[in-house]
Amino acid sequence: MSALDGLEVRRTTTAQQLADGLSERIMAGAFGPGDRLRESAIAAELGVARNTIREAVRILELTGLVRYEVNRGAVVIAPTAEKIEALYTARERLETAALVRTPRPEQLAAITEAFDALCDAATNDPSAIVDRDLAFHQAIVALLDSTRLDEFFASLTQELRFYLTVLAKDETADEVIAEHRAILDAVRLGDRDRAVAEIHAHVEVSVERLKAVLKN
Amino acid sequence: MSALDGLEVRRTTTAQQLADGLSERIMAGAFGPGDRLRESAIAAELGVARNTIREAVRILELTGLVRYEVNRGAVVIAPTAEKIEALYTARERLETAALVRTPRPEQLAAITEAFDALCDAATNDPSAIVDRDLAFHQAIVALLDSTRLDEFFASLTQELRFYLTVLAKDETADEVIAEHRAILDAVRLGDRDRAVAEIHAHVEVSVERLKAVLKN
DNA sequence: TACAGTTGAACTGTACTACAGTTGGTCGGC
DNA sequence: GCCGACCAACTGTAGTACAGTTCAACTGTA
Repeated sequence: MSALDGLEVRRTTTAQQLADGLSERIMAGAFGPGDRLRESAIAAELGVARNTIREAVRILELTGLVRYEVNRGAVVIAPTAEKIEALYTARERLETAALVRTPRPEQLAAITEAFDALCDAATNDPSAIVDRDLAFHQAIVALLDSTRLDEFFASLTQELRFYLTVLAKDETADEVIAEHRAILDAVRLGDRDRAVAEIHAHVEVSVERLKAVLKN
Repeated sequence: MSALDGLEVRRTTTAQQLADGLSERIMAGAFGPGDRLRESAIAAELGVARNTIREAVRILELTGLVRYEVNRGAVVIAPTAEKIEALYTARERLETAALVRTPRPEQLAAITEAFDALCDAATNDPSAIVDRDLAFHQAIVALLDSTRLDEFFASLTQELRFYLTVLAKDETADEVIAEHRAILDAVRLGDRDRAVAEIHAHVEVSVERLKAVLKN
């Protein structure tokens, strides 16, 4: 702790801030899936130059929330059955790989804590359920002890979180809790096969639920 | 096969082409690790506007070859012991996860083929050894049946390939072949534990070799 | 000689303008 | 109702300008 803690001159660029802001707005639903991000409009509204917006959007592209189409500019990603399946498949492989490892005590504690937070949200703050849900799985992936995989999983998570919010999945909290408790229990008991099976089931159910919502 | 096959008007932007070109040049050693990509210089040399170069470099950032530093612009990534370890750890986790799965016949064939290509390169085209080496591992990761993980692994591979070329690792081809044959044999025999152990050893050795080179 | 402070050139970040080419819709003709 | 021409909006790219930052060379001082 230095005497200069907290004193930090802005160590970021306008484009970066714009990217963060746009990301928030998109996640909040200001732009729907498939929407185009019109440069001039955004630039005018936010009072910055168009090329700055372009940079911001390129930065956004890093996080996977938008992609570029030639002569159409930036487009917000849109969920499809294939994309959702691919997403969950990757998740399932990573979590499966994580669950066959023996957790260190603090890792087990982190997972347990994540689960408790999820339970808490279920009763006290339903809007946070999705976040806590994803955080629980992030804690599982952390068992792999790989920062690169943690980051990758986080990017999958970000994408998924977007899909979940736009699809307004309204799963009953009870189900969610039950599924996650089953995973947690298996992990705590050291029953790897069951943990893996539970994750598999959890993914399967989730994908089906989402695909059902997709079809409206 | 349509009569119009191959007829495709340029479905790409200048910035994209520049990104590809720059990527090639960097991989070829035109820019070393830690080098800054000076926008005006590149723009002048290639006869394009500076903002176009900026866009190209932002696209490059997607592939992980460069990263941006505030007020210093784009900088070519540089290997450090930590980064190399993180890279190989992620690789090891992914390949381990892949090797506990039961390969389908065509997957096994693909891995075998990759190995044969590696052997061929060892005698006929030493410059291709690194590529074939990485392709072999990509074939292993393909066992996971996840396009998202395939893509992620490919990005790790790209990064690693760069480090390998700049570090000019001159491993003897014999060693490489031997290590990979050990992995292949274990896979073919369905001996998962041994396959995983071989991958682990392979990664361990590789990291140590690279770290040794890093220290000059 | 070593070191701190100053200075200036080079470069990035951002804004603004301009224009050719593309896209997507609208409108009139059939 | 379908087709093609036309038009408005927008992207991709070029070019210019300038404030703020970085970095290395230079200068003065102990």
